[in-house]
Amino acid sequence: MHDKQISPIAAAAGNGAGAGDTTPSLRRCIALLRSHTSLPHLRQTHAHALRTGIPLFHPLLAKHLIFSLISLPSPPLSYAELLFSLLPNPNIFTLNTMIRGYAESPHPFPALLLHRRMHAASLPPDSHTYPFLLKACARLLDLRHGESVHSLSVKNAHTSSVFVQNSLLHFYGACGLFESAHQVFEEMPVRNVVTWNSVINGFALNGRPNEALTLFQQVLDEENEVKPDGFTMVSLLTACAELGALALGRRVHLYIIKSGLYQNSHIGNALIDLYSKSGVAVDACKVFDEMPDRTVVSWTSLIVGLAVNGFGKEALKFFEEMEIGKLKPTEITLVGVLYACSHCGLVDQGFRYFNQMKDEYGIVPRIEHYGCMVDLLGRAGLVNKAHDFILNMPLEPNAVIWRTLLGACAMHKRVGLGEVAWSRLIKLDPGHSGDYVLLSNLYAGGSRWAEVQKLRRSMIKGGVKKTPGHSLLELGNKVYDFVMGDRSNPETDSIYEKLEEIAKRLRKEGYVARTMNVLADIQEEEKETALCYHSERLAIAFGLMKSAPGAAIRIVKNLRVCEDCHLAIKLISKVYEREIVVRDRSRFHHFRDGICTCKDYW
DNA sequence: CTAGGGTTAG
Repeated sequence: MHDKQISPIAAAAGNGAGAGDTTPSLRRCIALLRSHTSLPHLRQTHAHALRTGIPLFHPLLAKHLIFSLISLPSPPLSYAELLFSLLPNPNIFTLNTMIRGYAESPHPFPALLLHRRMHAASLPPDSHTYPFLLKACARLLDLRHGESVHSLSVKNAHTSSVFVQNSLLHFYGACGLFESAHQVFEEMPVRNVVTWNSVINGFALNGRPNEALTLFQQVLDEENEVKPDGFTMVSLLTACAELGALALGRRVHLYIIKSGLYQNSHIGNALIDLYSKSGVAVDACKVFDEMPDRTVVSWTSLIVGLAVNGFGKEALKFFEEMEIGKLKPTEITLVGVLYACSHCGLVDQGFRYFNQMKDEYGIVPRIEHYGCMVDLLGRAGLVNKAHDFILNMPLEPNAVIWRTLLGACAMHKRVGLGEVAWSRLIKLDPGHSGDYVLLSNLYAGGSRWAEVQKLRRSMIKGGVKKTPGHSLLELGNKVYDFVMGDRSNPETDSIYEKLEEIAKRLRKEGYVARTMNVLADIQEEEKETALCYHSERLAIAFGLMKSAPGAAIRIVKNLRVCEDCHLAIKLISKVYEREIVVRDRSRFHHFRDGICTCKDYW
């Protein structure tokens, strides 16, 4: 049987390839296959064929196997089920290997199908199966399936394996259930470094860096063999970056240097990201310069980091340097490059990069790249061109694309086109509160109050809730969270007094609140108050109260800064002689002496 | 055959 390698697909196509070398045993198998009408019989025949030396996917055999399979009363339709059916003796080893393959592949879903098939075939998983299954569940964020795997492992008494426990930790962390993760953690008798990393990462991913850092302290304190490694550091840095917790991040950086982990390129990349996301591009560059092994990710992180901080030109310079170094950019690098162009108004240059993506770098533009181009045109005020660009895209425009256009319309007060984008958005992503806010601002900018009211009513009717804005401020070792109207901070009264004082000083500078963007469900005189209490104002007031004179104030906000706050913060930076850095949903604003690095273009 | 890490348009 010295067959040339012929793909199973060719075999399934049934063109008779390889038919010339039929042997008696193969002919017998095929005859058997045709006479059987149940899965076990098919498997037996397949096993018999393999025993006589016929390859697993011999074209003729595969063709008849598949034919017999799809002729069964209830044919297995998914690829995983087909494979499962084809296995002559599906034992737990082969199955685990297959589940692992799927769990690590770009499409992990068949791993779960195989699990169902195992269950149906009464083949119980062993202690090796759960980590693979949980990995697939974590990657698919399939909470229900993961929980059922958990209870199954309990039922089968397989939870004593530290591998299973660590996988459970990772799964719960990835799905955002850090309470469940923590519970598993608490019940573990033996913990290794992976255990600690999984639970730390679980907190870090869920915006709880304080808990992550407390656990880190615990690992250091506990008199055991567990030593934090590179994975631990990346988790901690990611947590700090997420919240812009610069001081905490710097402490982790010190530990990294002390423990000799600084040569790890993953850590270097995480540090670049931390400093970029904390608004200190200089330090990001410094880390980059000192890195012994720079990968594409390092370059990409720096390019994106510089771009969001308003250093578009510098970002592009690094990209050119990367090209000279013959390092091949990834699609994410190009997102960064286009992003840099759009935030600096470099329309022509952006188009040059976009047009040569495929020929020059071998990267086929994805929807993200098209999104950047819509943003590039829209920001520059070429709103009609942006619309034409969308209509001529080879990809189906998604909600983000239309949202970008709506944002550009709101920025440039183009009601008609904004309504076109809106009509797509309510079909593609109904109930997205940010879209209501954008359209409302667009109407309000044109003083179309009747439409604003109408929109407001449909928002209430549809149960669409505005995402509450909140701002984070790091002071000392703590990250404070401010929400509009929230009075849970024990110093609320003095914060509001401070706001009064700020308002007085700003008015002396000639500041008049721009109330038009406030959703019009409140009275005119209340609008100004509402603006004053936007979460970033509370955070800034608190920062002014609590930090040393002249110290920079860093804020991270979950939404975009409104026009009014942007103006007010510019003035605050001048009047109080403070550098104020605000990380927005979309970029950085560095306020100093009454101006912002975004040049009012954001 | 078993577990964990970095960059992604608004």
